[in-house]
Amino acid sequence: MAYKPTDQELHSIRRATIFQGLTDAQLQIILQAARLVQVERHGFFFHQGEPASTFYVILQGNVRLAQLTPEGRQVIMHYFGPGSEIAVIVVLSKADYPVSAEAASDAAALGWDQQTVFSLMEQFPRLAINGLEMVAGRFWELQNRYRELATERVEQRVARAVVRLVQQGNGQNGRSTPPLLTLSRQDLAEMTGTTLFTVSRICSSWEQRGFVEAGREQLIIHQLDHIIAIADDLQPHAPTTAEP
Amino acid sequence: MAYKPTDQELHSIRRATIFQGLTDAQLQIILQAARLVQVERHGFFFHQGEPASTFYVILQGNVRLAQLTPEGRQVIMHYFGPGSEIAVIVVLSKADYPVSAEAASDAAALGWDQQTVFSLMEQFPRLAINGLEMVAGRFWELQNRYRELATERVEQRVARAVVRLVQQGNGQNGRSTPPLLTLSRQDLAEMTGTTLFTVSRICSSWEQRGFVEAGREQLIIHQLDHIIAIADDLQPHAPTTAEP
DNA sequence: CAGCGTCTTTGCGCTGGCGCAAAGAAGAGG
DNA sequence: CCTCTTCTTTGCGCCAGCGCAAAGACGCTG
Repeated sequence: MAYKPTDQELHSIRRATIFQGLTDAQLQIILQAARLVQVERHGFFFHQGEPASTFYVILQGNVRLAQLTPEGRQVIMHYFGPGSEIAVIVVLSKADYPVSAEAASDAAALGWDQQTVFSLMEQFPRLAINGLEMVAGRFWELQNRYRELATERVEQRVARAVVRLVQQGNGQNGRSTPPLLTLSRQDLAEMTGTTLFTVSRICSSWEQRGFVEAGREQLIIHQLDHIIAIADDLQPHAPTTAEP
Repeated sequence: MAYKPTDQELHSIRRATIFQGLTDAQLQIILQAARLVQVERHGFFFHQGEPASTFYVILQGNVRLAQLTPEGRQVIMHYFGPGSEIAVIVVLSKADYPVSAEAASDAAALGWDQQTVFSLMEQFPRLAINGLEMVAGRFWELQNRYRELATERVEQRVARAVVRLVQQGNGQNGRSTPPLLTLSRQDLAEMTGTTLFTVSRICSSWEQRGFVEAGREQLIIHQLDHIIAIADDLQPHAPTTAEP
């Protein structure tokens, strides 16, 4: 308990929607009640099906929220970075975690157990209000993604996923350096409901046109505006096979 | 205000998850605060983008919650019948309706505005608890549907949609008569992210094998167990084109 | 630096499902 | 009863994207 976050981490915490509108003093009290949880790459914060006991806010690293299909395929529901909240919804009810939370890189998070969350919410109603709004926001986003999956073609969905990741500030995102995402083609495929092959082809095509630079488990976005254009379908359709 | 529901309607209300665990007396008070809203076929309870002002519980008819894509395609997020709650999530925050609610048949519902909901929840905390659990439940279901859409093939998804509708008791579902759904192929297509043509072919195929009986804007399910088998992929894949 | 495991690329063939068009059915209304 | 509208079926052609296989590329470890 009572972990002292670094300045860098504090900055992440301040960005978290759940803590908006709280004074420094209030935030201090809340942080006192947290415990630090560290998970190394490929470790899990929790598994799908376990009773939801803890609410997390990420300090460092990326966390992949994924569901496993009965046939063993993975579907990534969310890909979160520092300052993101995990298990907001489920901790407010007495349900089980519907997904597994895997560290995509070495990760650290602050954790509050259900009991603590409830008592903090009583103490600081603003937390409860923020929580409800986050729930609505998450639901809204999932609905949009559902709609996209139902109606849009693969390239567009991949573009959307990339834009989302960049804009929510995943990966090193220095002011002057181009945004860099650290994830495998497989990850992107599982986020967009396609195969790693198709993602690979799309990335190659983008690279040939100079929009991105593709590397092993990373993607450097050089022309985000073009990717956004593809995401919004303002773009003539690109061939999946490379042109002569 | 103070609408007296019929016995039939009261039965629907009692089934609503949001009202579980309340005494008759408490329920009476809650019902007193409601107003009756009637909408005829193709009318709307509310439109996507309007500020979420009212929470509804359906008394009669079916209601289609749909999102419109920028290109004008519809995606049906939910298809609800009597006893279902609408806008649970959104009324707890101050967001806009993310979907439109259209009456698929002449429909009636009880409505409480946001203000009233909050004050009732204060009076009967059980309402708030039920509300939170419903939110978690809805989220859980949407996530599952998202996963299915990302991984399963069309026939399987259509089967799932049918099973879901039957089990949640949409459409006339007399004890001794086979379950009957009242929706168009187009509806089914928009619920499963496909086209009405493909749904039509699937229905024909099922009809030839005697699982269902297909009619204009209706579907009579004769062998639900077979449909369930398809939904759970325990079935050899069916050809979409009719066999010789 | 050689060997190994993991991740990525690319070619090739195939098919599930889309899209269109045209021709039925089934109600609704006059 | 006929007409009009809406919903459905079915044939046909086509293509986006899947699946596999084989060959790189990268990074780690001994």
